[in-house]
Amino acid sequence: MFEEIDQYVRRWITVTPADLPVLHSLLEYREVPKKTLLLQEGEICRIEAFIQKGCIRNYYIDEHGSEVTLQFAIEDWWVSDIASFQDQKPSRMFIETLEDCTLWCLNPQSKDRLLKDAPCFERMFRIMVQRNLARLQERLFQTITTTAVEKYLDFIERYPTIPQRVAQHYIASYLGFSPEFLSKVRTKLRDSRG
Amino acid sequence: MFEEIDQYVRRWITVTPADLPVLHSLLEYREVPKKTLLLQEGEICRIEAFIQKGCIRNYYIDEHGSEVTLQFAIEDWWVSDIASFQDQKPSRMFIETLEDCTLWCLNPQSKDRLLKDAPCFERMFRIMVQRNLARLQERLFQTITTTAVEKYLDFIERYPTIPQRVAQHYIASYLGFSPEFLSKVRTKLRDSRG
DNA sequence: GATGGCCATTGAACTAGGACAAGAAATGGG
DNA sequence: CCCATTTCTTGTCCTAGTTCAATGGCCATC
Repeated sequence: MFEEIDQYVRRWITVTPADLPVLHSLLEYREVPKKTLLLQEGEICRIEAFIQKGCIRNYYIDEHGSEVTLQFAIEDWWVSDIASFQDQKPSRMFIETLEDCTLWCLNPQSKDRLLKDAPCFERMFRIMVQRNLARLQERLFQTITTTAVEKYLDFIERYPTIPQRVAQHYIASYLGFSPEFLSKVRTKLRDSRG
Repeated sequence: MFEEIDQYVRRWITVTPADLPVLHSLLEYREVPKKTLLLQEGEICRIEAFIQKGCIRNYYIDEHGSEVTLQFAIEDWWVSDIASFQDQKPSRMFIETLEDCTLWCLNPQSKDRLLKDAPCFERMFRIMVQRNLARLQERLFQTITTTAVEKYLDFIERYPTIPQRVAQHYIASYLGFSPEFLSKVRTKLRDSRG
């Protein structure tokens, strides 16, 4: 039941026997059907969730109504709008399940409790956020400097399982270009490779 | 001497009387002249520095030799390559002083010591990184969705003091376009406003 | 007061990617 | 199994931003 999340925890920090039960007692199990919004723009984020099964994306919508996918999250990832969650202020993001999901959820109260009762998790969350930040720094750099072809090739190399799980236009919105253009990029690659 | 950093700490966490002296004893004071590289690509980052005075940027260089500025940091900000620092692995970044600086520095050992002896700082660093992450998420979204004019206007509104302190082509490299184009954007704005 | 090196500006020609439109292919719910 | 809807493809035209090159301003230094 808790194998996946326990393994995740142990990957980042060393825990005493007392710590994991504290976590387990605070996690709330949820099953969520696909196409469900876990968070909408304007709402305050009350969820920080570990994905046991399924696929989720979070995205923004700009003033012209087009979407930018910030992240795809699958098994063994956490999803949240961390800024909205931490400060309990309105979010700019949407979080949507792309498949039926099973989640382990924290809310602001239970996360608070967790960090009080098992402070070692403070370190885990710090390291998680640091990795996230480092990844996003790289991605910003890549977004600015590379071409569409390079971005796409890097994406399928880095996240080889995602294209099989999500619709192509979501990938376009992650990469920052139009669905039509992604399609053209793909035919170009197909033609040049055979 | 420690006023600025103490105030910074108190903005994010509540400390006991014992905590700040621990921090003070571990910080190393450094004066660094302008145009100094604190970190170069390929090196392992050994510094996490609080800027007491001065201006610093960190940037990447892509395979064609052009620079992308990830961040300008001024008084009351921290600079580091957090991924390289945490894992002691080679960095992809450059960190360069743009003005003469006075810094309070941690290295991997002293930061470790700090987090052991005054664990409340674990929380401070987590919250710092979270804010950084949230800001970068916004920026990625903006980079993808907005025009050069919008990016520039947002920049000067958000960081009004930076344009007076750094050369214009650094700002272009932050915004993700060529120096020539930034110049054109500025004349366009100038003409349309008077 | 001259000189050299950076920096910003301007212009012209070019290109990556977008917007729009129309059709084809897949998917899924009844 | 069929129809409706979503998703993907292809083509044409268009624009935001790039690259390259030339010019001139602004220092710092001797």
